[in-house]
Amino acid sequence: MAARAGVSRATVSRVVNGDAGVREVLAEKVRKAVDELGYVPNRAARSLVTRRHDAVAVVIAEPETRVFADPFFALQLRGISKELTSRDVQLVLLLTEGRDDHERVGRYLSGGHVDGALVFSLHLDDPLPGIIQGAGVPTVFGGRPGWPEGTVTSPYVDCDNRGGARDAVRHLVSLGRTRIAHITGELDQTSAVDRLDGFRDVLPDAGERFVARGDFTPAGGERAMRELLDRVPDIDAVFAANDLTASGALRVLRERGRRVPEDVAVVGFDDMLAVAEQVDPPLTTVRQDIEEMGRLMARMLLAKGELPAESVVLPTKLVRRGSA
Amino acid sequence: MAARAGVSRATVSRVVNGDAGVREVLAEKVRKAVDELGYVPNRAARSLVTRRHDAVAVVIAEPETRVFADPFFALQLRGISKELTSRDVQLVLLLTEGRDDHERVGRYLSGGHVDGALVFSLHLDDPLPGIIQGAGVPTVFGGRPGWPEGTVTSPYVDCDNRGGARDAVRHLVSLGRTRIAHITGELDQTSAVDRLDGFRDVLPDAGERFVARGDFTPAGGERAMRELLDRVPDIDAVFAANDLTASGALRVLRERGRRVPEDVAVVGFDDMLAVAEQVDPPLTTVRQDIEEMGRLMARMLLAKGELPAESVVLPTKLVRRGSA
DNA sequence: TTGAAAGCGCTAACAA
DNA sequence: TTGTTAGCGCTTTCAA
Repeated sequence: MAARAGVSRATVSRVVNGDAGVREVLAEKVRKAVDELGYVPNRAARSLVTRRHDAVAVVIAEPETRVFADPFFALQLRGISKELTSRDVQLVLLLTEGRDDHERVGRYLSGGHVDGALVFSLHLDDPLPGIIQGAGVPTVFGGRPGWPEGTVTSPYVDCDNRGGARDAVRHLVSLGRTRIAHITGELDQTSAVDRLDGFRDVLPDAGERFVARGDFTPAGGERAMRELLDRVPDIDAVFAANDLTASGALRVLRERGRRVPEDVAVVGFDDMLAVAEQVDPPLTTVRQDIEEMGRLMARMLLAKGELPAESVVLPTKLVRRGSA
Repeated sequence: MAARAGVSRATVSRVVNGDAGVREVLAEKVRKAVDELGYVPNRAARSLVTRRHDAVAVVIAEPETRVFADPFFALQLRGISKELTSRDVQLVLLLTEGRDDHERVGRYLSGGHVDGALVFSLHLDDPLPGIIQGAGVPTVFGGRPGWPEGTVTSPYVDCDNRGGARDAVRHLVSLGRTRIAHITGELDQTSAVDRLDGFRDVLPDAGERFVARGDFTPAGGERAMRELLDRVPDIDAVFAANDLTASGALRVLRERGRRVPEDVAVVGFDDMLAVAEQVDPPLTTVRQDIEEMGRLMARMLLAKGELPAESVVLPTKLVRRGSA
């Protein structure tokens, strides 16, 4: 390679890495040789000396397959992938299967095989965040970890779940609705808790019977909607914890002969287009830019050290469609 | 490390890699030192000399987010992840976004950063398989690639889509059904084509009006079911290309007042438990062991060279529940 | 059975 | 601005 370009290996290295201080004539020669030989630097050799890996672990801690199947993850992963790709950083995927795996992941991260970790840990009692903190790897969490404020020092990226929920409920209020219910998400996840809190912020006096527990799935939405209709037959609005839940609720409302939005107005959360635009009527919902959250996580991780990384909470936006 | 155990680096290396020919006394000393020091071998240094990477790329070529969100992928990825983890091989995830990315992936794979690739390319006209063949990396495909027989030399792992479909339709026939329809999957994927072929194997005389095009989604299933009922009101059975499609079909059947299975029997495909067991009535469906397919892909890839790797088609099994 | 020594391909410090 | 050199941490001959 160096021979082909008629320069030293050091110069090749400088050109390949875009270091300044190489005469354009030489640089051009090197680039030509690179092209001709299809030269690709050996990551291992580079890593050995730079002590960087140009690799980031994405840890998805989820015993249940269902969650991985949530379009939510897919989108976030897309965002991460795009950002990493553009910086030529490898995405090493770590899926965990129950508690035993946590230790394994901890070991892996401590092992110094990656430059950092992007961690999705959905459940409030998950020990993984703690283990990862202990591993001493730069980490950014996806979604606010369910730990007491201050315990976790790594930053997270989340959307304003509580504020978004408030917007949704306020919108229903502004429509003149007075018997507004909420179908929660899986309440061992902070996003579900935060959305419930937002609901309560606006309607502190809503009774318990206006809140039904869901689990972020359409089936959960159906179940909860039935409960609500049984408990409060004259309900006139529902704020669902996410779009999938809302889609289930819509189905039950139709089945029970309630018109949407005339009889019951429905608002979702996420603005998952594949759901929100497909249901009938199209869903009024709270949009969060999921892919951007993924991107941002990657950017923060790779920028760490340069900037003291604070957690970021992205704004949401109410998107009006037919359902409310 | 070597100092701590009082042996040479060479001996440490032998113990860590499980090479034979080290006295147990020494081996024990080394293991003790490893534990105490929390020693983890440096992958880069190892890779530099062994010219292996202990890393495998998983390439998911899918412009649409939807497909990644399919539980199908999640399960297969789980299987892959388990197998790789147990062998201490890294899973490097490569997501592609449209055609431009294909070249990038090709370059990456040619670059010799991984020991092999597991590739999911869903669409018949996808250029990616060709590019990957050219990259000269050991590859195993997930699902039969939509290329003329013999063009692609890398093996694939798939389930017996055609045979499974035949079983499903034969089951409906054995139930005495005579007006059996099929809702297809996305027909630019081989799995959808094969299942349609299986349907036609058993019912070569079924007219075109008994076949409605779906796309593997519940919404597609609903649409197709409506079409079918409009075209053939006295239909008495439906074989849906997958469980999600079947769930959509069930919804429409209920909406139109058809009883399942009394009026219309329904069979799905996949045995996605989250769907098949949840719908009402529970779905009779064709089971494929998706996670095992993922496992097998990884195993084949890592065994290549040792065995001449032939493609593997796993058997399916009809699972009877309430819908047929 | 063990150790000494070479060297994998690269970058970074230093010298020219 | 460029080249020379040392060395990253491991495995793998080869010799003892």
